[in-house]
Amino acid sequence: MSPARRRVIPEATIARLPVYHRCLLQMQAEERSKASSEQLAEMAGVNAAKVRKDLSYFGSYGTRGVGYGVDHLLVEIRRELGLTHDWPCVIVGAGNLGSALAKFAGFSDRGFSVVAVVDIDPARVGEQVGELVIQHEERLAELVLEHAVVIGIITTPPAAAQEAADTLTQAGVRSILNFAPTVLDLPADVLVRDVDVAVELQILAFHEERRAAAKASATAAAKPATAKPAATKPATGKQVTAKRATAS
Amino acid sequence: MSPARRRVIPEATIARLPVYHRCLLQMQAEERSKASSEQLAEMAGVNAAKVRKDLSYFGSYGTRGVGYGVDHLLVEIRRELGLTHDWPCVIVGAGNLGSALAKFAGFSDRGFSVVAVVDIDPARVGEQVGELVIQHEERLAELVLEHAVVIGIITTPPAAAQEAADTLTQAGVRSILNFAPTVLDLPADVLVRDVDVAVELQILAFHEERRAAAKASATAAAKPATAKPAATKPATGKQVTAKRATAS
DNA sequence: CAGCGCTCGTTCACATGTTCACAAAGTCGC
DNA sequence: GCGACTTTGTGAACATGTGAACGAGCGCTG
Repeated sequence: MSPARRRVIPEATIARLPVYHRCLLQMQAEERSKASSEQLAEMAGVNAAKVRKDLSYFGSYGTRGVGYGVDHLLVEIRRELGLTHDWPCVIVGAGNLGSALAKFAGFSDRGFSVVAVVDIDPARVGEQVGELVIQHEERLAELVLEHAVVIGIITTPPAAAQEAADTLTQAGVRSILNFAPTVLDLPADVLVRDVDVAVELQILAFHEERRAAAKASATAAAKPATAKPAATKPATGKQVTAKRATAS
Repeated sequence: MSPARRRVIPEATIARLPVYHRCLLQMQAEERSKASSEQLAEMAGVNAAKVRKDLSYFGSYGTRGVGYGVDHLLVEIRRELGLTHDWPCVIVGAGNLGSALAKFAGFSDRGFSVVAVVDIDPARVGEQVGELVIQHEERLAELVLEHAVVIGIITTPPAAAQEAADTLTQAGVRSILNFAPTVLDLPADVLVRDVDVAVELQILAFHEERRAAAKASATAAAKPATAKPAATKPATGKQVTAKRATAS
């Protein structure tokens, strides 16, 4: 209840907010007006207590005995996430990924609009990508200022990423989504989120590798009669419990 | 040193291994034979103690007073991550993102080879994407078995993702990289990693929103003479590099 | 309008992850 | 060889995040 408490919101909670938001949108589309923490939890693939705690950080408006009002909660979350206004973004690097993101319309409905795409290759300048025309990377700083860009999306090869990030930062951008497989070195007040597909694949590979090793050693150890078939714990982290196989 | 200890490796450590791997590759390219935890930490953007602890989970392959042998460490990490052999992947959904990933060669050098791309749209079947030809999604299960696919990459629209995941799972795939903005409901032994660009953008937006709010309230509170100009703490002082966050 | 059942919000114990600090263990110069 | 110096490996404090349990408040019903 203390207003001071609401100031500090855990990172983990923040990362879940967009998921709740998505679930609530779906509920709204299904014309459901109320949602219990239990229902929301199942849809979001998390624990119900976590949902309640997450929402309580914002002084949330649930009704005991009833649940949360879908519309109301949506408004609250949308405001917290700043989805009420527009977020101009710029994409640096018009390769496969950059182009795909530029064409993809899935963000615009949440207020993220790509206002420019730049590339360093002069041969690509002028090319049409979605509704935009590729511009030269020289103009990056200029474009940032012109469109009041807030979020920079880096999809260059790793070698070019740092320079792109520096240019963005100097032009005033403080939020960067980095797809390049490099660690960017930037001032402390710049928030970087890394998305690296290769890293994700390697994490999956690690677990596969472990699984194979566990199975192999289990088979090897299976010569005594008392083998432990289910003893190899899956070591899931955030994994959903497969409690319901709602195939129907 | 106890062998039992090495069994349990924290998720967070696993997620950093690929980053270390990447840094070591770069060091190797620069002909450096030794790396201290300090150097590795700086390059990877983390704490030196964390590097040492992470690496120690796999055994002590450093030399006190000297550091880690780059080549040796690379071999160890590569083995842990299972990068010594090939990981056949399949991409479900040949939209913008799916196509971009299929064309992108950045994974193949780490053992991840895309062996097939499928799409549900008959009009797209037969189309060339990179070195592959798009096949119909009907053949998905068949292709998984044929190529012994281990990792499934879902790049379909959200509505189609669950079905794709089910098909993959029934065909024996236990590792899924999901780009679709949906929570997949799968058996507990299937490991899913979600990559959602919209979520990442919303997280950035949240922090931007907070920043703006902090600045606004600081300005509002500046009407008394004793305004605190540097009181809006973006991050605590000694932090030099940008605040870093990797996707889940 | 009182009791009852439902569900939120909060508290507490536990698990996971990070950072510090330092002894152990090695190298290098002499 | 020996002592000084460097850097690892790890135990222990600290911070963050999770999950279970439960009291408090709300609506429904008789």
